[in-house]
Amino acid sequence: MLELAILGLLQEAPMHGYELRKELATKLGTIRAAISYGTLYPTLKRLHSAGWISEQAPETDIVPPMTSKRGRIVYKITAEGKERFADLLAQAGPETYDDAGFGVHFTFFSRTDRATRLRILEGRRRRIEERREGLRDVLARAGDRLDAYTLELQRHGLDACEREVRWLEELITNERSGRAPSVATGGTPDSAAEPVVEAPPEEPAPHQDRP
Amino acid sequence: MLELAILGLLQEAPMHGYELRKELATKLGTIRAAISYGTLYPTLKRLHSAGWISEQAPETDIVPPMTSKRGRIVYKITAEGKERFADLLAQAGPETYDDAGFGVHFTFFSRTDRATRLRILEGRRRRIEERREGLRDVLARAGDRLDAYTLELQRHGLDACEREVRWLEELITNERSGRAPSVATGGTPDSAAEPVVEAPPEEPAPHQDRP
DNA sequence: GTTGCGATGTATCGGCCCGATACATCGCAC
DNA sequence: GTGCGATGTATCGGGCCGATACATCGCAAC
Repeated sequence: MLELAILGLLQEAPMHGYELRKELATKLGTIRAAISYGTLYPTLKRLHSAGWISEQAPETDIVPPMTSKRGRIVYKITAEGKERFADLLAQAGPETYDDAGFGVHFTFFSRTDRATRLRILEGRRRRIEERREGLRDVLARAGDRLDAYTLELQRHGLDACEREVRWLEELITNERSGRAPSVATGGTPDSAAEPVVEAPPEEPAPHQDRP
Repeated sequence: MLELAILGLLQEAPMHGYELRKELATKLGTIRAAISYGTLYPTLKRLHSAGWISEQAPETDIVPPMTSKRGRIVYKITAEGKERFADLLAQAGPETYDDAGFGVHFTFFSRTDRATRLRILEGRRRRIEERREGLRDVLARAGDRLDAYTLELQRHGLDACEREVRWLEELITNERSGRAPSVATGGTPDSAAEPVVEAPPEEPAPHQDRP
């Protein structure tokens, strides 16, 4: 998952590790607070040795525009890396539907074709619906076996599931009708209107036969 | 985190691995769908070699009440394990406030003293508030730099944060006033009333000086 | 009657990711 | 001039996951 995220960010601009982490934090703030360096640097090495990205240790290659920084390593995506990114974006496995995977994929939806967007949205919905059904079952069948706190946790979880399903429904409807993600939030009264319209109709859903 | 969960469940009754996993799934269904065996069995071994639990491979020790099952290993908590459980329950580190850690702790709140409950609830609230502020900052400061999808994800995440903070507020209020977790959900119109009253006042918050 | 499938049950392996930790430099305030 | 916070790269042990393997039991289809 991190691999996809890194490739996606480096597609926008070359960066060094620290910068990458910050960018990752703001873009994926919903998913995870901040990526650990203990994850980031090994992953960068992996991507480098796989040939998806190139390292470049600069020694005053350009006269530093801001300040003369220390030996930072700037990572840049390669042509193979771009292919890899496109592959990862298009194919959706089970890990695409968990919290982290879905979040990363969603972040790059503006670079994803509509058929894939719909596939992922629906896969995620299915996943959440399953969790929701599981919680409903527990509440209905084993509810009296559980203590008040556990019960309250389940209720809160169920509520979150229902809310996310509704959110996904709206997004799916919007996708089908060729609109960009608006979603009349209702949660934050301000900044809710904004009649966002972009994303041209694109080809009308090429009927994905086999994921 | 799994350690705490396992110890907690085994405190209720001895179990074998498969059963433990199912119980874990229903109790922690909100947190994670199901624990992996690749995690469960190594953890059980670890707990065993640490002396917190005892393994017991039965060979028709009792004439099987249901059917003669195969060689299952029944795990049972030891006296040291109970101490360990109490320790883990009472002490709250940073990992207590992430999704998984909080969920597990919350599940055992009925076996946690009120001061600790409040401490954990407030720690969790603080954590979520920080995430919320981060999201607000991004939305306010870098909002125009992000595409419509990323923005929508942030908005949804912010909404979830605000909702959880409100939930926590209610729980904290209830704790302070000595009521059990009721929380007028509003999400599920049924099963919302139930004037749950239990949990006697307990000692009035012993003023935790150092976590 | 056997064949085969789904639930029960234990176990390992490679790999991702995390938190803790270490170490070095830069700019700035005190 | 000194220390402190932000910037920056890197490693290590360990928790947890998914995939995989293997074995038994009960039941139903054939």
